[in-house]
Amino acid sequence: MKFSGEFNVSIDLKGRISIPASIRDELRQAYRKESLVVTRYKQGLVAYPPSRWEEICANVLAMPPGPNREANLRNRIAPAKECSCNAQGRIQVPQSLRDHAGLDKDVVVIGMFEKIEIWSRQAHQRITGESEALLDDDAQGQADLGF
Amino acid sequence: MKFSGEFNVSIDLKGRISIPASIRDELRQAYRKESLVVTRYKQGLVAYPPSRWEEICANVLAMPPGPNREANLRNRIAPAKECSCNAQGRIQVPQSLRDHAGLDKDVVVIGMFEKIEIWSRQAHQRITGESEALLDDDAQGQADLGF
DNA sequence: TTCATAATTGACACCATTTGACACTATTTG
DNA sequence: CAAATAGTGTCAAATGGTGTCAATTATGAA
Repeated sequence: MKFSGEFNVSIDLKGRISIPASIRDELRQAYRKESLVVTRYKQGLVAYPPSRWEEICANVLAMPPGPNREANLRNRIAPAKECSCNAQGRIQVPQSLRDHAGLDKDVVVIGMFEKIEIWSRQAHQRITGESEALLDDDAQGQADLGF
Repeated sequence: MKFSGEFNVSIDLKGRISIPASIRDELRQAYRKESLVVTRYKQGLVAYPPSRWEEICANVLAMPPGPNREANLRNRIAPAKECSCNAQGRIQVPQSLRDHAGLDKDVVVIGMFEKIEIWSRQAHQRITGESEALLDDDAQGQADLGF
């Protein structure tokens, strides 16, 4: 099984994010480690199991020098931090990442198969709104998919 | 382990930049010296452990005479200054370098494996904004990397 | 539905790190 | 030389992070 589900969770007063039990179960069973590598992604954050992150890291480091490699290093690889779940199932995310995503109290955690996304409630509403508009404008595509 | 992480730090009223404890730990453990050679880099600054800087220096000095060697000497080697961390973990960066990077109060320090980048908050936002656009426009490339 | 159990959240004490401040010294400038 | 500016050392306050406990909320079984 892969990560799935959308969860409204909260951040405690020291910046720790609760990770839903179902996601922690998946981490433990499929990846043997209750920890996540968290990094920037658009106006929010993404998180990967550490073993998966290693692969991504290796792929980026193997890229030929150039602006694309630079961009991945600066925006994704460098800011990444491995965060372990504590006894309450919370992870401490670095302040610079919380600032980037505008996280303060109400947070949305989304299981997206191979990865996990983390958004502020506001940013989440904004992006789901935009995504919805995209789908509305493509009725044919939606029908083709079977929706 | 290599340098990593993105940190929002501040400059004191005499121009000293706080270096995050995790970066100082890495300097101490892997390089045996809590000091950094800082120099110009694009619209910001880069810093290397002194031992690493020696190697770079030697490489540049070994270049055949020509505009490229001149440029490296003028823009990178010459302005470089070794800065040691003081008791509070701050480094004093020369004024000419601070001016070059437009550093005044809010600064971003980024661990980038072998090197450390230092940007003003504004310059950093500009750079990451541009980089993010580059990544967004190449969804296929990002997917191929495993993101 | 009701109870038992698990999950999530809020809170606090403690420790580490970062920051602002100030006095003092050195260096530069007129 | 004297004044202004820049840099150094140090202290103490403020902020941020960790571990832990307990209250609250959600979930599932009888």
